[in-house]
Amino acid sequence: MGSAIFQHIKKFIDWGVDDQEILTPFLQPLSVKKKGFLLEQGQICRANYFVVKGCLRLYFIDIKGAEQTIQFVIENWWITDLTSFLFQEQSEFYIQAAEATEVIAIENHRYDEMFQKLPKLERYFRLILQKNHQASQRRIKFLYSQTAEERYRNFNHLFPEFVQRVPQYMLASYLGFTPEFLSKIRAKK
Amino acid sequence: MGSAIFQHIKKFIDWGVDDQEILTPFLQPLSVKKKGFLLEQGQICRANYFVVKGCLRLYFIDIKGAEQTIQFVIENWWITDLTSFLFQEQSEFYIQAAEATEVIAIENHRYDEMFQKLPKLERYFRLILQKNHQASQRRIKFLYSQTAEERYRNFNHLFPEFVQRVPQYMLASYLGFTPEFLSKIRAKK
DNA sequence: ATCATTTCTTAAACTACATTAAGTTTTTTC
DNA sequence: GAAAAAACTTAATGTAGTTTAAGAAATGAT
Repeated sequence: MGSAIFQHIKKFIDWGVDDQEILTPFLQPLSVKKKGFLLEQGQICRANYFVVKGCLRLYFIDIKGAEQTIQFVIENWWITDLTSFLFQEQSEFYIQAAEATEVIAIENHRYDEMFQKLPKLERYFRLILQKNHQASQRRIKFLYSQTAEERYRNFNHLFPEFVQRVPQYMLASYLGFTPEFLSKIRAKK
Repeated sequence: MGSAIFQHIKKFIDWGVDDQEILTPFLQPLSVKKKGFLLEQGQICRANYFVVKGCLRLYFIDIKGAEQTIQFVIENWWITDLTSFLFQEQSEFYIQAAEATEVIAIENHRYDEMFQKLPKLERYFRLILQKNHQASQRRIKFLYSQTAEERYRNFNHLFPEFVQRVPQYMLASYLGFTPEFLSKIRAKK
């Protein structure tokens, strides 16, 4: 159980079998069906989720009722609504499976305890959060840098396999425009 | 020296005088004049910066030659171009003082060593990065949620003092529109 | 296999915001 | 404190992307 996560941890910190034994009881494997939810608006985010297999997205519903995708995650990435998770406040977000997905959950009520028992995870999560922060800086720059059409072509060029994995309307909302406009762009060439 | 930073660390982790003595040699206080740069495009980002007093912004220059502000930081926040800082690659960003600013720098070539000598800082920086990640999630949601005018009114309502601290053209680029449009909004009411 | 649902496309009318360019006000510098 | 530079305003014109609405295609359920 949890071998994917251990493999991942090993890439970042010194990690042995004894550590594994301590961590295991904190890990809870879960399956989510395509379109299933790990979190819905108004709920309190219970866990931090590690994707073993599949694809999740974090989105919210804007004033006009449209879904806006903040983030996609695939294998070996973590996802949560940090504010809701850490402070156990009602979330404004949904976390939904874009395809059938297996995750490992670490629940809030044992999060602090986990760090107490395994302080070396402080370093692992610092490094993970650094990667997240890099991704956010890149993403914000990306959103500001180009026109909608350029963003689509650029993204399509960088991640052609990923574009095939998710419905176009999700991609459109991630790239910051409407599905109709995406159709228009695609028709052009 | 560095008392502001020690005060800040104490809010997050258990911290004593002995720790302070170990950390001090890694800290380098710097002053930056208004409009001065801690980082320019094409350079390698040397340090992670903690703002003691003042205000910095992270921006880049887009294809059309316009400045786009990614992030503002004020007292008690950290800022760096993480990708350039960690991997010592050329940066695509500028870090500029929006007003006369005092910072404490921790340089890249001693960053790993610092964590070795003071492993408890892993936790401090994990918590800081969590806050950053929360801020990024909020920011991306904010950019998607509202029209340009709503974003301005909202931001102005939430941070009225801050709006006074920076030139309008910086604020406009942070909020994702042109200075001309900001003038138009302000004239309206 | 068939029906229902979800996703994608097309096209016309519309609008929020950008661009350009000139003038005004504020801030900085010596 | 005068001159230069930087920041802000105004207004006309332009356009990238939205909205609406209806039909076509793909996917899923039984």
